[in-house]
Amino acid sequence: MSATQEDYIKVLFELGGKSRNVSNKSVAERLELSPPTVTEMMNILVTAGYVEYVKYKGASLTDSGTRYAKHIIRKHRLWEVFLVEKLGISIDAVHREAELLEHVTGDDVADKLEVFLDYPKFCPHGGAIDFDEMDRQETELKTLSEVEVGRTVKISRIIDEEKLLMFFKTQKCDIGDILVVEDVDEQIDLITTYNKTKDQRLQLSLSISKYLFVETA
Amino acid sequence: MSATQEDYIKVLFELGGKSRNVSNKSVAERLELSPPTVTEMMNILVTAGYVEYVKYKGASLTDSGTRYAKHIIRKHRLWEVFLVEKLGISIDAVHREAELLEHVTGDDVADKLEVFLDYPKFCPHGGAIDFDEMDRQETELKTLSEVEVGRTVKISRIIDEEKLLMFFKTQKCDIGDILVVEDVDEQIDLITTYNKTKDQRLQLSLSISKYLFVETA
DNA sequence: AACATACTTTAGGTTTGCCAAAATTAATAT
DNA sequence: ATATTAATTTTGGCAAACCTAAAGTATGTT
Ligand SMILES: [Mn+2]
Ligand SMILES: [Mn+2]
Ligand SMILES: [Mn+2]
Ligand SMILES: [Mn+2]
Repeated sequence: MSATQEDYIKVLFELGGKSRNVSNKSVAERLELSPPTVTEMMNILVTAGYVEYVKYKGASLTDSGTRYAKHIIRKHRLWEVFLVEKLGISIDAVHREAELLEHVTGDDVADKLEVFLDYPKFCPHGGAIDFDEMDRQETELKTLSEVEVGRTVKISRIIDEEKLLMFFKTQKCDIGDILVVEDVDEQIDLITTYNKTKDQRLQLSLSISKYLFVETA
Repeated sequence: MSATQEDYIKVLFELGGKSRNVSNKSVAERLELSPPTVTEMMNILVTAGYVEYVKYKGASLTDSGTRYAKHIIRKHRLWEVFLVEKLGISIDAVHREAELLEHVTGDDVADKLEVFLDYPKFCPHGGAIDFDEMDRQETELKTLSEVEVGRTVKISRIIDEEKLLMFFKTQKCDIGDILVVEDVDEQIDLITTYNKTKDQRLQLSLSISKYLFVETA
């Protein structure tokens, strides 16, 4: 599989392709490609046995595809841990680097890297490295936007997209922080929370809060 | 520049393209490509400003091309040090991995990696990491095949090609070993040396000895 | 039931990096 | 000077990933 194809598989996984049917449009948006390009690639990935595709309905991952995606994601996250913890590169810069490293890392290197890093459980953005824990995160985590007013939650994971990471860097807000959801205003697209850990108010748009994964604290 | 193009530039450098004109055939052999493919790429690299090309005579690197090659080679060697020293991967396996990693390593990552590794001077095969030391090696090192009978030399560098590394692994023979050249027989393609460091006789074909770089001990 | 709209697919085309076969050139030997 | 040989270049073609424009489909609205 080419690096290109691995990125498609990964996006399918990240968009829930293990269970749902993922639309070509969403894949195209994520990878910044045109929809026809995605259609074409889906057919290739079907032939390769990683994807099931229903015309006009979208793609889902086969077991083989899901396993493959997890392997790449594991490598991605191991590199992120290395880059942050050993090289001291900032948390918002590592994603771009890992996005390339993940495709040129043999299984043996990944395994030895994991040992060297002393079996980290999560990447710097809170993503699980262990396969089972990946599954658990997918079922048990919800986005901050889905939390009812009044609930107290813990920030478990930030989707690592460049812009978001910059936002969370400027706002003082980290993985593990405890938030109380004080108000959700769909009209003005705003969610108001109180960050207990940092002892300060945190307001953010609902659209951004969709990329913040939390679990009941 | 694509990874492909970076590999061409690197091969030109390794084949002496800083000073000599390198033939398309030798590049084609090294990269396991057809000669027409190389001709084609040379024209592209001329346009990009990295190569000067004289039809039917071969390619040489411009200053810009030389600098570029050194940057890639530095990254390659830094990764090799990391893979051997930190992950414990064997010396004959790291080359293949570094061959890919070198193309996806930002300058910042390379710099931080160098700090993390505490400024190593050489890769596991004896290749210099510092630009000036690369130049020194190129001018001062000669191949074992060029040494006169009776001379005592130190193994400074092994060209990292898969097959050779395997050979030097089975023979007990490492960077830094002191060799005395006892006999050179061009007829039967054999060079006989005595490895002072390991206190044992070492015989190898002249063709292989062309890939062993030494300096007067 | 007909329409509008949003998404998907098809069709045709580009670029990069590769190839084999044939033609050309340079260098060497006679 | 001519012939042979080896390397190089030209030519024509292919596959992977991308694109735009146009045609087709599904779905919800009136
Ligand atoms: Mn990637
Ligand atoms: Mn991450
Ligand atoms: Mn390479
Ligand atoms: Mn090396």
